[in-house]
Amino acid sequence: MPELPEVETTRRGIEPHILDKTITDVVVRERKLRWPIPAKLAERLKKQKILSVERRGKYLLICVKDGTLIIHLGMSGSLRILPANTPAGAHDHFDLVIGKQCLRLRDPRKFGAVLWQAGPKSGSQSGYVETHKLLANLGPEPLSDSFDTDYLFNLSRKRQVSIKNFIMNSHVVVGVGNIYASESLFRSGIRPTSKAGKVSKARYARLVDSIKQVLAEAIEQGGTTLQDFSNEEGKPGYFAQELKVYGREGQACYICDAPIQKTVIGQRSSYYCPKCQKT
DNA sequence: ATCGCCTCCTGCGCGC
DNA sequence: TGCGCGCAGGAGGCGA
Repeated sequence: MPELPEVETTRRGIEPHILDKTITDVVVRERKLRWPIPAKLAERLKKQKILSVERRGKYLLICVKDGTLIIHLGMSGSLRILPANTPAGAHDHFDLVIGKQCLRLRDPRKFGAVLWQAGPKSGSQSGYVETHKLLANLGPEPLSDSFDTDYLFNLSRKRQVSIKNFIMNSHVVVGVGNIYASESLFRSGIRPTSKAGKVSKARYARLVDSIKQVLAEAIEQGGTTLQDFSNEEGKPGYFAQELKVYGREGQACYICDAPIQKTVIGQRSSYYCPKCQKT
């Protein structure tokens, strides 16, 4: 389910419920996710106070004194705040119990992950957790100043991959998933199949702007559903975003009326307007 | 280094 | 209604 805006919406939704609270119990119902949930996780976390709730790319980072709980939602994961005695459903794999409440991970496809990185939290950023193998080589945050035209353009030279695959590569920039890749390429008028190394600097400037805009808008709209976050049915506002091309095959382009086309790039569906995105 | 393909798993919608 | 099929928002790992 989640792309970066959904993960950020989740982070903002859970933070006020768990920040500065003490973990009273850890429940693991299904250890076998993308990687096994570490056996000693419960003893690492019990009685620990939650010092911060952060995000790096699509990873959620829950920091305690001696380390960080790393959660990835995969394609179908969601987190909710519930009364601790709420009966668990079929795909409720993991709970962080905090007194009378719990933070519950549901993930039907089990592509998500719950991991642990030992080491003290250092500074206001994620600090030590960045040494984790999965986090060590990630690209910049798309909404940060370090993600700019020069960075993306320079990195793209001589790259043969399609520009869509390029911006979806988390070593290039984190958090641009399949939907927002199509959307940002549409907004910047770039055909998703173009080779990354052949796209001009002027177009990269528009692309960087589009990525920032699309993600920022989605986060803003996700915020509108935050009040429902702790309800049983509450979920981040994924569909609140107005998608201009994604899933619109055959329908008229909002700009020029040409039918939106679908193609497959790297085994993922990609949507574009053949007139607005010529190269 | 870079690239493309494969994989994990379940649910859902569609066509017959 | 029921069934089989294809597809789904991620992304690390592998072999070439």
